[in-house]
Amino acid sequence: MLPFAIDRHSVVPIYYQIQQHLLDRIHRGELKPGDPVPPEQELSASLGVSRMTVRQALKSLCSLGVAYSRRGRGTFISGMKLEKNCRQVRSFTEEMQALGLRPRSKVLSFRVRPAAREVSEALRLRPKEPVIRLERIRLAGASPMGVESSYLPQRLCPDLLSQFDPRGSLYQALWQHYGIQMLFADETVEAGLASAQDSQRLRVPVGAPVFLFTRLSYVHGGQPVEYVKSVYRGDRYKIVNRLTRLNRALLTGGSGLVT
Amino acid sequence: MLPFAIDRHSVVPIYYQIQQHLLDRIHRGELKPGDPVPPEQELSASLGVSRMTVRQALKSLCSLGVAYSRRGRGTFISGMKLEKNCRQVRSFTEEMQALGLRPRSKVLSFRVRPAAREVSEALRLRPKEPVIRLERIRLAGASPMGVESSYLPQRLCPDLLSQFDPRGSLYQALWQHYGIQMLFADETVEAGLASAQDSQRLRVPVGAPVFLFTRLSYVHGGQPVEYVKSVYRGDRYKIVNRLTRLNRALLTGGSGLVT
DNA sequence: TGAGGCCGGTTGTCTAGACAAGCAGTCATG
DNA sequence: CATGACTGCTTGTCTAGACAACCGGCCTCA
Repeated sequence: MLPFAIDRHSVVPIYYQIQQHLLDRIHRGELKPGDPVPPEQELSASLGVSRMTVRQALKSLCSLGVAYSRRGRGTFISGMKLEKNCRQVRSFTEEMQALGLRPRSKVLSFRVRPAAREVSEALRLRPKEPVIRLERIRLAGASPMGVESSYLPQRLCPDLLSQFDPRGSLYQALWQHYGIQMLFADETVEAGLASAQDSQRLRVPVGAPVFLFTRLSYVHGGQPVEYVKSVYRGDRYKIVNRLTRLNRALLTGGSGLVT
Repeated sequence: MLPFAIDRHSVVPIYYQIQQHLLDRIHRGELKPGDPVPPEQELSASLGVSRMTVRQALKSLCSLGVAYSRRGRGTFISGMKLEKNCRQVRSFTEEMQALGLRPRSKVLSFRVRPAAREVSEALRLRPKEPVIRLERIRLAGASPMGVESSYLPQRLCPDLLSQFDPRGSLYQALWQHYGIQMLFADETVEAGLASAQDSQRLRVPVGAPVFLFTRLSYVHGGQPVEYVKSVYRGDRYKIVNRLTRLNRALLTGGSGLVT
């Protein structure tokens, strides 16, 4: 074991330093799937911190899915790939950048309109309350990936039309100008066929397979703030999900009560 | 506030009793979305337990998504629906029963075969190691929903062919006979068009929209045990996801480009 | 009016212990 | 050889504190 030293004067919490150190060792291959993590007491003693602090680090690794612990036996590295965790709320921009591609947008329209019934119901607004609609073609490099229509209550971002350059990242602008950050989103996915309009915008044949997304994004506390409908090319887009069986497992960071 | 009493002699941990008590109050409507939970110190004092124990209860509520806390302000009930959590690993049987439909299966084949390359690589087996293949048409009532092919290493369930009636629930049989329980699964979804064979089996026109699923299920510790490829009707199936934004920028999963 | 400082309340982090419960051996006994 | 008790190690739960960081409102002062 390397003589890993805790920086007690850092602003970074100790448990977080420990967590990062263990993640590093996993990444470097020093800890392989199935390997036991050093026991809590040993870590506690060798690092000179309380056992509860070590536990907090290990617990966070467990809830990330990187490790799992078994009472009476120890804590072990799980064989899970880090790259494939639960899907996140990410903007198109973030998603493309993570893949090393250059995200671009072609703006079709950007204006204020009274909310259609579908939109006002989803966002829990009064009927016909003004919403900002941003309609964009999404491109990776030069090739079109999908068409997106976002709807935001004008009340929450009154001067977005003048503040925001619609070719940039909407999520980034919302965060910078209004402190709005999406915390989670509910998404519905359907399989469909490209319409005549889709086919023109996405440059695929009529009847080509497409994904139809409907997404409702929420901020802290469960208030919905963005409604998105989009059509993505089925030949260039793929959904990857991690499904979990027990929510209980997340609860206590390990094996909780087995009922 | 009700004089809620902790049972100190129960086998149920105290933090869990507190968590359940708060969940009850939310369910009964005493605590509504946006409401603050009593502060940790107050709970700690009124229940006569340590603050760390209260914190463990609140933390578990937060990781369930039921509540969220803000430093310096308090802990609040979030507006999230419990029923709509992340997608779960569920068998077709469980999924249909949850919707109040009668799941049925028509077995197309059930036999041992050497693993194809795609299968052996996914399940991390030796090339051509024997696997059990179960091919089924899935029906809800009388109408076909999809076609599924499951692959399991024979090593893990040697006498499954004789033990298991393939018209029943595979997951239930694996749990009862071998103690195998799927803990999580990685799923890939693509949009496609029905082939001639699909169209016959699913009773849809050739070229109708379909979902193509590829699923790899894991047990405790990350060992893969089941590989499934399936085709589902796009007109009768819909995917609902809850996406979350993770605070730490470690993970880079999600939907992505076909590479 | 506006800016800055202070203060009480809240969550976040951390300590140094304690006992219980589960697991895997070893060892003695039948 | 089989069985059960014992022992050492590990994680799970819990305590009674401590200080730090942060928030919002209030007050003072320019």
